[in-house]
Amino acid sequence: MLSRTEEYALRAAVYLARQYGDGAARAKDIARDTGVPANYMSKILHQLAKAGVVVSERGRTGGFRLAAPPNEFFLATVVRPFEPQVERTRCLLGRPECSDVNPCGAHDRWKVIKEATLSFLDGTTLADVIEDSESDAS
Amino acid sequence: MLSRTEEYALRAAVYLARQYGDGAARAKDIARDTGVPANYMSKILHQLAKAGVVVSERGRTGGFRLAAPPNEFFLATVVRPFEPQVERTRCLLGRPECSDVNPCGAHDRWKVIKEATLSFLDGTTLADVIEDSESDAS
DNA sequence: CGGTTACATCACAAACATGTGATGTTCTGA
DNA sequence: TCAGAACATCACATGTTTGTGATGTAACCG
Repeated sequence: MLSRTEEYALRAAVYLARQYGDGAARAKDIARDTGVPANYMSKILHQLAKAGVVVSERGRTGGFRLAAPPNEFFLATVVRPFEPQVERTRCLLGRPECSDVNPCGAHDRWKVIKEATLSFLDGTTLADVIEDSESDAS
Repeated sequence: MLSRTEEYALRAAVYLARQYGDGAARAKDIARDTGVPANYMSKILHQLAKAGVVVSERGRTGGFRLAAPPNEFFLATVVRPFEPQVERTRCLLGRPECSDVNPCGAHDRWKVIKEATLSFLDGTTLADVIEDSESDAS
């Protein structure tokens, strides 16, 4: 459902959300702890920095930190920079036009899934995700 | 959400469901009418034949036809032969274990989407899709 | 029976996603 | 100030998906 790269970005963001306020984390450590190839994670973190989700600091005490508190970032914000360019609005059955007023035979059923996905990404913050997992670990 | 190839398979199956009982359709025509490259569609149809969704007939009057009435095929059956091998059960946050009893922070919210998708694919037949679109065109 | 029409199959190419390795650049702190 | 540690960047390798072209093979029909 999400590409590998999108997943990796999410893992990194959740990782940084978990240790928000605890200083910067090194790319190498994030990569190790999330099970992502180190150099690949570097590139992902760099893109997240360009997108304003994280900030990077160079030098001996450098690393990455979340650019704002976890409750200010929706998952959509984290994932969007890595989405492929294909239009999410393409008709499943290949019709040139397919909308609520002029739907293909699968439109309504398919729409349920698209909307569930959007509501997950646009309605969930990093804080939601780490709270859930922490209430869980207690 | 679905790969391109899975979509193409669905388009072909829906196309053949629409003209079920009207004889075989040629691969070239299916490709043209669904907007899929002809040779690529050929391979997809061949795999659908191997999966038992369609039957092929060679020779001058040959082509493809659905192997049974449209109401006997769920979309899952059409799409499954083309699904990538990646495990659908992988944890979104990369945890080694992630289940209902030991969930990651995103598990429950993510599960909603996975189940909506499964219920769409496993609960919708080709007949459902073409009926919808025909009641619509009337 | 032979040619045409269709599917079947093989070989390959382009595009993209994913991953690896090496090198440059900036900052910190002794 | 300078060496080391960290991010930044470049170049490239690999694998998969998607797409193209050519050729083989079976069936129909005149």
